[in-house]
Amino acid sequence: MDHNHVSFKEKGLKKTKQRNEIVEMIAHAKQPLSAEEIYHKLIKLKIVINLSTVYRTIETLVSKGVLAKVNLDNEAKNRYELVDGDDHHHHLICLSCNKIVSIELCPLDAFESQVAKTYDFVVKKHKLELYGYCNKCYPH
Amino acid sequence: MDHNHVSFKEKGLKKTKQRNEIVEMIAHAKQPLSAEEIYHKLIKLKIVINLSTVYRTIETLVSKGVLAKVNLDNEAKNRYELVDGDDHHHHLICLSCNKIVSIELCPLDAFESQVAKTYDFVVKKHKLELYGYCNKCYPH
DNA sequence: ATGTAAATGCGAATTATTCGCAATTAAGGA
DNA sequence: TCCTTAATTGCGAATAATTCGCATTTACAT
Repeated sequence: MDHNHVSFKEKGLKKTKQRNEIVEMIAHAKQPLSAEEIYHKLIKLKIVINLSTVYRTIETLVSKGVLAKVNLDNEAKNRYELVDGDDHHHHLICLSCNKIVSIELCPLDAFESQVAKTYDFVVKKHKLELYGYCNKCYPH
Repeated sequence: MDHNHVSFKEKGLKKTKQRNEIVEMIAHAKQPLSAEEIYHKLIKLKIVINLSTVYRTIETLVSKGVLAKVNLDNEAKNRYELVDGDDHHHHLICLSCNKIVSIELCPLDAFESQVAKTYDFVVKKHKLELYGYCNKCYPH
C-alpha cells in the first residue's frame, strides 16, 4: 500500500523528498512513531534529513490534519500517526511491554451528546486510551 | 475543607511542611496544577520550597496513589490533581480558553469488558478527555 | 530559465523534568 | 529530652524533548 495519495498540493504545501519520506514512514509503521524514531529510521535508510525538519514537518502535517498526535501517559515524548479521513480510533497500551494497539470500537457518540447537554459544552473531539496488559504480558 | 486527612504515615512517608503545602495547594485548586504553578503559588504565599522538591513530592504522591497525573493534548507540561478514593473522573478541555472541567459521568464500564474480550487485553485504567468549547467560548 | 516564497539544515536556545550530592529534618527509641 | 539514622530537601548541573533564528537551498509558478 502506497501513501503518496496524501496530496501536499491540495494542502498548500510543497512536495518535498523529506515530507514524502516522513509520511511514508508513519504510514507504514505498526504503531505511532516519535520524532526521534522517524529521524533514526530515516537515517538508517540512508535518507538525509535533519531532526528539526522532522519536528517541523510533523507540526505542519498535524495542523493540516494529515497526522494526529498521540500522547501517552507513560512516556514524555509525543507520537504521531496517520489520520484516516473522518475515521478516528483509540488505543490500548500495555503497561508491561508498552505495545500500542489501535481499536476501532468507540462507545462515545451518545456520551458526547449527554455531556454537551449536561455541561453546556460543544464537544469537537475526544481522546480515549485504555491502559492494561496484553495477552503476552498478563498476569504480570 | 481541610485535606490533612491525607495520611502520610499510612503511606510510609514523613509528614513535612512541604508535602503538606503541596497537597493543600492541589486540594484547593479548581483545576489540575502543573509543578511550576504549584511552585510559584507557594512562593507567592511566602512558603519556602524548591522546584525540585515539588517535582519529587509529586512523583512520590503519584506513586502512592494520592495524586493523579493529567496530561492534556494542548500543552507540554503535566498537571496533577487529588485522587478521590476509588472514584475516577474525566475532563472537558476548552480549546479556546483552556479551562478544564471535571466530569463524573463515565460510560466505559461495559466498553472495557467488550474490549477485554475482543482484544484479549486486561484493562486496568482508562483516560478520557473531551476537547471542545465551553459556553463562554462558543461559537468562536 | 528565473524569481520568490517555502522548506531545510544546523546549531543554539528553551522548556519541562530529573539527578547527584551535601545539608537538614522527622520520627522512633534510649 | 536527646540521639541516631534514614528520609527529605535544597541547589545547581544534567538531560530529554522540542523550538527557534538565520543562512542556504529548493519547488514551482510565471
